[in-house]
Amino acid sequence: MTETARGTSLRYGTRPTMKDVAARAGVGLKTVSRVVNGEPGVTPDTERRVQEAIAALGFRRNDSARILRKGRTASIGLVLEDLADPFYGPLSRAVEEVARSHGALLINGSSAEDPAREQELVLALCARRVDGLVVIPAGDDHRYLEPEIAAGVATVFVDRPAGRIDADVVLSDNFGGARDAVAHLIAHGHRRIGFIGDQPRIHTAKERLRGYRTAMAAAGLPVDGSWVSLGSTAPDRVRSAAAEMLAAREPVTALFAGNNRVTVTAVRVLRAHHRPVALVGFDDFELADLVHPAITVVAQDAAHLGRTAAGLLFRHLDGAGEPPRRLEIPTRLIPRGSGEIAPTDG
Amino acid sequence: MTETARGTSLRYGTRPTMKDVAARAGVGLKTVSRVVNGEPGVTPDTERRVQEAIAALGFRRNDSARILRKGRTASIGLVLEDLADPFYGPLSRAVEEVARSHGALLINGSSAEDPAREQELVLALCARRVDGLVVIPAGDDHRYLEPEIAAGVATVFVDRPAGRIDADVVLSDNFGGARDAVAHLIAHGHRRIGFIGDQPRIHTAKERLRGYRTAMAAAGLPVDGSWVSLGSTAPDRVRSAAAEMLAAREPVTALFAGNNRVTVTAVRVLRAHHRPVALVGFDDFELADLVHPAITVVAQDAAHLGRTAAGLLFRHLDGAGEPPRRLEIPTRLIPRGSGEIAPTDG
DNA sequence: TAGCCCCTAGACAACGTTGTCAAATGCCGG
DNA sequence: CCGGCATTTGACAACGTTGTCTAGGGGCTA
Repeated sequence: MTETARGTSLRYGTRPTMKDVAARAGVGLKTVSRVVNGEPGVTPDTERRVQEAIAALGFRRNDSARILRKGRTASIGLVLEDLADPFYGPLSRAVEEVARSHGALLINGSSAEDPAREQELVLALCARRVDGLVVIPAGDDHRYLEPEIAAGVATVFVDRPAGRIDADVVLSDNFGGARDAVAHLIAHGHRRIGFIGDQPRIHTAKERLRGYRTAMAAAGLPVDGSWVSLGSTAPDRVRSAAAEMLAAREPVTALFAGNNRVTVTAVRVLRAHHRPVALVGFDDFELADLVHPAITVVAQDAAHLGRTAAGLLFRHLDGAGEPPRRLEIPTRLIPRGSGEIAPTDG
Repeated sequence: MTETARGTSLRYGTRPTMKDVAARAGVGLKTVSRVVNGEPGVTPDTERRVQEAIAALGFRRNDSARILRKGRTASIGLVLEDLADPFYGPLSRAVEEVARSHGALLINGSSAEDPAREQELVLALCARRVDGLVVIPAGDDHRYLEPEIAAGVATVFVDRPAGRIDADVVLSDNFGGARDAVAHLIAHGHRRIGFIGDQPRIHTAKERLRGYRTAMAAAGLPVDGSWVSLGSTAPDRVRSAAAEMLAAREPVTALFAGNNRVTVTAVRVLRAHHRPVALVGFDDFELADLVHPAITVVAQDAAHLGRTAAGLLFRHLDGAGEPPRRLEIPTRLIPRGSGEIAPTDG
């Protein structure tokens, strides 16, 4: 009773195929396919024989071949800045949940804020023929995606709009959130308010700055050039920017931090400062209420962003031929203490 | 000058193939393949014509077909508990970096601590023919992976060992870290120390408990049954467990928290408590030093775990036929204040 | 019992790429 | 001017799956 090596036992590095299963079960190739895919038209007895062969050989369908044949991959890609950033974890998770509920797998990659790497990743995902893409853009020119979108790759941008192409985008209300935050500080009596934000080429940074200026203007307050500092969110840069604003002859009495990394550094700086300074941060973070004083923030709902974007994506994949849309997710001001500190004039 | 629809312009949902490129460039199929893959043996003039056709058609190689033909997918899978957990973000990112440096893509999924979902995800990844897997196991029986491993899917477990199969695993020194944490509390005078940990079926929870017991025993201290509470890390459960230990007739004077979620809840509970209680947590978290008192922790290096695991994976993929190994990454006690509070006896 | 239909099952082509091999071309030396 | 060699190029099969189409067998009706 000798048998060929293939089709009877597992040889390291060689995987059984439907052909092997068919040979072992004594049926045709297509019958195995039917059983594997739960298609009708197979008698219980045949099905049992096939199932046994599958189990015995440890067969697993090769999805590459399936994808090649069917054209759909049941997978979507997510390109974001940095998975290690606490803002993106929940977003990614939310996208994954939606994908899962549609039977799709999520492939993701980090662009590290590098436009070239973003493009490289996106195109690698397209080469894998993902059905759709959720992109948190690092670059500001996405024309390289035109052939992909034309070829039917559903694409949704999140957190920042696409550059130079017309595509779906899901954003937080950065402008409104920032305006509310600064208005909140003004309502508590502040007149000299500093803003430390991210690099101005980033859309969210620009919008938040616009919100800051709008709130100040609405209250009839002037904005001194030294109160605004945009740039890297590296702790050193933020630290010196904050120090400068606080050491001026007429120092700011409140700070509005442009994102969670800035907020955290600002907390450290203010802790060491001799006079209480109010602080409102954009982005919530897990322990904001444990710090003393607890940090008042403008919270954006990362999971909501992700869910919305993925939802939009699958609506496209399910055939809705809607034109590109721009959705805005509202933000929420959460007063916790640090934003309600009264101005202390020197 | 009419041309066929395919091969001249983009029709929605139809992607050009090498055949189309070849037709447009007036060359053979294989020549296109050579150009796309940068293989030698193509004259500059031919190459230019092919490149032009590629650009004109917006051609992108179909990696599904390539994978089917070549057998290798240049992608690895990562299955973890929850991407939204701050511990896993950096781990995932580290794995991705290593994958990237080897030219591989990372596909990941969250198991949500559900063994069935873990298996489902892992097998889906195997069906995609990932070259390797990094798994943070939720279940405790991984025999379902045997055919895959036999078929050559390199597999490395992280954070917790595999169940019932022999496979590579990269762990933190949970036992040693916990022992050190508790010894630290004992050194500061504590004799009644509570331990609140994760569900006992989880390997890390067991190891940390073992470390706790070992440190207590080494100091000749008894352990009252009411001082140990294992179970869900949901805030409610942790809150009531802590409350019970603190309300006893002889209350604990220090708490050792079994992971970051427990620590955070413990901080909230202790903040509301009338008497200072020392606290050491397993897992560092970003703002541990901003809380007052700053939280003393046993830090595990998630990125280091990820890098090590991925490194091991690629060593296997690059052909090293080493037997399964078990690597332990040391932990580090970081005293910040909360763990140095002296016992206050009631 | 013939005729029909339904149900199960398998043969075959196709998906888009790459490896193999052979043909065609051009160049060299004799 | 011819044989031989190197270089460029293309025809063809194969990867493992699924869609289509057809064959065969069994049961039903007339």
